[in-house]
Amino acid sequence: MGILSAWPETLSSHEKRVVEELVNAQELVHKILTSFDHSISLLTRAESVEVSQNQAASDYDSPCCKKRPVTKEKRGCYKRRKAEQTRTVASATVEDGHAWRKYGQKQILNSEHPRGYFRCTRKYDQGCKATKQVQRMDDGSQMYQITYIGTHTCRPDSFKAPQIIKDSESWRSYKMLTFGDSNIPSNTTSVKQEANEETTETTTTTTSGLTDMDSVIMWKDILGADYGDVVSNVYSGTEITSQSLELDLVTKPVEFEVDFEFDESEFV
DNA sequence: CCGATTTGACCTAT
DNA sequence: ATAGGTCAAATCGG
Repeated sequence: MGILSAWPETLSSHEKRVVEELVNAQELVHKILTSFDHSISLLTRAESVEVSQNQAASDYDSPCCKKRPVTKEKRGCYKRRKAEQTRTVASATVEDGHAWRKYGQKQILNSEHPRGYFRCTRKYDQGCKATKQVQRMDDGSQMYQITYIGTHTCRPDSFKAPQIIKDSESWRSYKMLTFGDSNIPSNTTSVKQEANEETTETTTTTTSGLTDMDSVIMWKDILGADYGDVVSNVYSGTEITSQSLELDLVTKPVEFEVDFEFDESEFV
């Protein structure tokens, strides 16, 4: 791709090797992302069947309190849902790129941790019906069980990954899976973080729009323990290690990002 | 000042 | 009766 096509004659052999390794890394990432997308598209297909079935039997959109006047407005008025339009994920982070506003918290029977209730911040200005429930898991794993109810009808407008990555299922699921060690102490704090991401273009960004943190964490996590097998397979016969690769990439984030673009049409 | 969070009350489903 | 989902007043914080 870009790096190879612009191969300068003046590069030292060491520099050439660095570039080669970067290209190899790029191919690795491509494979990983492709694998992610295929897996997720399979899951999504199965899920969408369930959702449509649920929607058919759902009266979720009807006003709450069917035994009461439609004109609301009694406190706590709601209709308890079953499984319609819900999906539950276990995640190390509550971060998902959407802005949520907490509207309640409950202590749940036989659960160590309270459950937080969140609605989309666009509920009123865009009529977005998405809500989610977040509860720390009781297994001491620092993981959160997050139940998403309904789908976002608002348009997300501030997630600052570059468009080609931003729109990728791989990127979304990657964010979901890997930003876990931010050590979020409570859902109160985390909501605030989500709001910040939504309304401000906070942390320092590189030319591609990825944060520096994004670049570092991405490579560290992708090439780390979780993908150790992939790395060892792809790089068998070379001296490269995930750690050295990470260092190279951290010191040269821009070079990497310029060539990180890939044709998403291959993923359809 | 205004939007977000906290928290107890309120309400429904089971 | 009670567990759990939602509301909204009080409070917080930028």
